[in-house]
Amino acid sequence: MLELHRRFVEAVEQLSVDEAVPSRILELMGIHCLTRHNIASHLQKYRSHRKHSLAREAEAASWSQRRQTYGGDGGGGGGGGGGGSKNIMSPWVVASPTIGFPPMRPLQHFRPLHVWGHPSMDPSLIHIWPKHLLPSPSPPPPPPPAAPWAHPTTHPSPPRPLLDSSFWHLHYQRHKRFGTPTVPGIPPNDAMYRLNPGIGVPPRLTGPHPPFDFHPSKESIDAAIGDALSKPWLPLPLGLKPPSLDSVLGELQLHGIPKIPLNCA
DNA sequence: GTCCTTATCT
DNA sequence: GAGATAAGGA
Repeated sequence: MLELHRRFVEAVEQLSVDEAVPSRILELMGIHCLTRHNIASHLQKYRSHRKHSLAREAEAASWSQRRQTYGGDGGGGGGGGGGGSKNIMSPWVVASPTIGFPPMRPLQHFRPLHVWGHPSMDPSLIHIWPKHLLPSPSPPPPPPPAAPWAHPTTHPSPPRPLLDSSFWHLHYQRHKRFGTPTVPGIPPNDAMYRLNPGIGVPPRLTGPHPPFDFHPSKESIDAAIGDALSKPWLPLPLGLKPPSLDSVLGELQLHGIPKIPLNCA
């Protein structure tokens, strides 16, 4: 069924999302056991997902812009070492930590309609895909990289499986002590993930607030962003709570790795 | 009558 | 949340 969804997405992308209609999709998919109604229904859900996904990206971009307009002092004081020294700062600066909101650059990587940069669509992207997400049978998943802003001066944690909950838990415990800043208008525990650019979304550097380093140096921000854009990122929770497996899968699903079953009757 | 989209139901 | 179905419009 995952294969069916992949073919569905390929067909939609081929037609362009706006011109994709059930009959044409069905034609391109070449699956005879599906009806036009099946496709129409799936298309409806697909568009709905996409709409929500785009809305979220827009919101992230808007936050980034707002930060640049009102909060962009660029620096702050303290080194990125996660030192935890909480300076007295204006409420706005505290509420919108610089490091959570990169410059507009990541949006250049936003390719919402490209079928998620999947190697099956674009073999040139194969190198940035995690091996376990490649279409062909593959070795076990690589370890998730550490967040550069979490440990700007240190190096990635020991290899852990992507969906190993103990990894998330460790991550959570390690950064818990930094407290729970709040941002007006954004749910406090809105988990943030950094997604693989190969999945077709910008690296998710945006979000409410990293829990661990509120005042990184400009250099550490640039380094973090550069790092993020150059690596095959796996979903990485930066929220205060480790996400459930379901929420990670849900996030992946939003970006083209479906949980949506598409079955032949 | 056919096809698509949207809303609603299961 | 996802698939099926009904309703309305082009």
